[in-house]
Amino acid sequence: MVVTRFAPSPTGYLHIGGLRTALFSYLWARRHNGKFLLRIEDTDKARNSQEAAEAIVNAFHWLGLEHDGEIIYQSQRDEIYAKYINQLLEEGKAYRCYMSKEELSELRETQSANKERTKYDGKYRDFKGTPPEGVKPVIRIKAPLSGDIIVRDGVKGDIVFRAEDILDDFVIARADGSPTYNFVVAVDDHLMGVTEIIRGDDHLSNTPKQIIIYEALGFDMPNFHHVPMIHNSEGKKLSKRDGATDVMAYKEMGYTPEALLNFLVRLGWSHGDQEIFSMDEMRELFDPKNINKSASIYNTEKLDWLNSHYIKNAPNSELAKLLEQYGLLLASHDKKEILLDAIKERAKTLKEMAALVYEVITTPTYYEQTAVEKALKGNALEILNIFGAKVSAAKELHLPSDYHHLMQEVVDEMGIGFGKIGQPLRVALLGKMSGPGLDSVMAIIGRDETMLRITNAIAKHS
RNA sequence: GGCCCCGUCGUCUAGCGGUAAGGAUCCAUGGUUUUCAUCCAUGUUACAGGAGUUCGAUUCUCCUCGGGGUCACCA
Repeated sequence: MVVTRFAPSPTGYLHIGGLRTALFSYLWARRHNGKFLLRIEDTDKARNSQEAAEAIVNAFHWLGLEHDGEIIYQSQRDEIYAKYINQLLEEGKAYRCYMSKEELSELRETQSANKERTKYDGKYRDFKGTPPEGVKPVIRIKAPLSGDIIVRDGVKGDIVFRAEDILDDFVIARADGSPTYNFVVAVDDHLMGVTEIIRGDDHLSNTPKQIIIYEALGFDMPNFHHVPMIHNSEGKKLSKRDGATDVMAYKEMGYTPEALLNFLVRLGWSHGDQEIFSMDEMRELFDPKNINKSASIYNTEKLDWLNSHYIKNAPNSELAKLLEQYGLLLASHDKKEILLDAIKERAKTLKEMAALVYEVITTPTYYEQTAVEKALKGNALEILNIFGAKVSAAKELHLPSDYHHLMQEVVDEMGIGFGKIGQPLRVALLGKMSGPGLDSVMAIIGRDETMLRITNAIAKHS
């Protein structure tokens, strides 16, 4: 059974980097019919954990990701951690250290003055005497003083750390008794049955410490996969200052879950030359062994392309539903098929799409100056008049082709090019020089509204 | 600074000793379109540098340079 987990600390929302590792973990679990668990790492700041969990679950829900089982909150597991701390104490694998904070920082100052690595000197490692008065002890683990710790990483390969380079007897429980991060991570991952740890490679240097804890407690080692960071355009770790890092902001900007997930799965991972992945394909094909070793820069050009791709290929019924968040209730619109077909190919985001819909269905009150100057000159108003007469006289007007025939008639009868009628008509109908096909626009708004817009334009520009 | 990771077009990436170094995006040009967008063509741009190993290195090794991460009684 493959068990993965996503273990964010409660920052209040789900960000892009977290989402990517969550996605990888989710996909790998689903591929193996395993479990994808969620744990909130709130040992220190319990205050926002509930909201944070909700924000994450909300974002998961929007994206169609589901975690399995109950959410684990580290803040509620003190007794469990205490039990394992005591076990290590009893087995002599951990000990109480009475070094005061002052003494410790003095030690570090001397060490760095001597250009030595700053580390705890093991003063209380084998202490047998009477503890000093007035110092509440921390608990330190007896870490190996020499030898190698090898992290077998599924992405980076075997990484060798020398104990004397990186280790000391690090603290596993603070003076107030609360356990520290590396300790609870190891304990929880084991207790939750996690077999594959997929996380950012900023955790790589924590891994040896966690391995020490696994070994001290006699736990089976999971498989590690450290995925490279996502960098901003400056090449630094992506952070909140880099704009839209809140996943839900992408919903507001009009991105679809498919596009965002597809974008993220291809950031640092690949399957040959394939660019488009449905959710099913991702679940079928994702494998952490194909994760890139190097960091990737966050650049949303491709996200825009993917988003327009998914919009273009979405069924209209689904688009109508998605546009509801912008206050557009298209479900009952009798011309919604023509409308959505006409605009889905010209929008990068749902938000843009909504704006385009408004542009079509709203009677223009404003005409762009340059458009008026370019298109409503010469006999343009006369042409509009002739076309308007045909519209109002026509028997059946429903389809775009019905309107197209009328335009064709004017063109033929007057011996003019299509542009001679198209441009003025476009300005009359939309107030600007660009937009969807005119025959579609007229079919969508219908005969009366078409007439209204034509007469408005003529009246205003005569 | 110590330790660790990384280094192919601007960006995302394919490559796994022999390739004209491929795809995607972006950008540019042309075509289609009454317009814009879409779409379709075409084009510009990359193996950080230097030593080895080898008949042959983008691929293996070492060094240099560059970038990043991490060094808490934070997570």
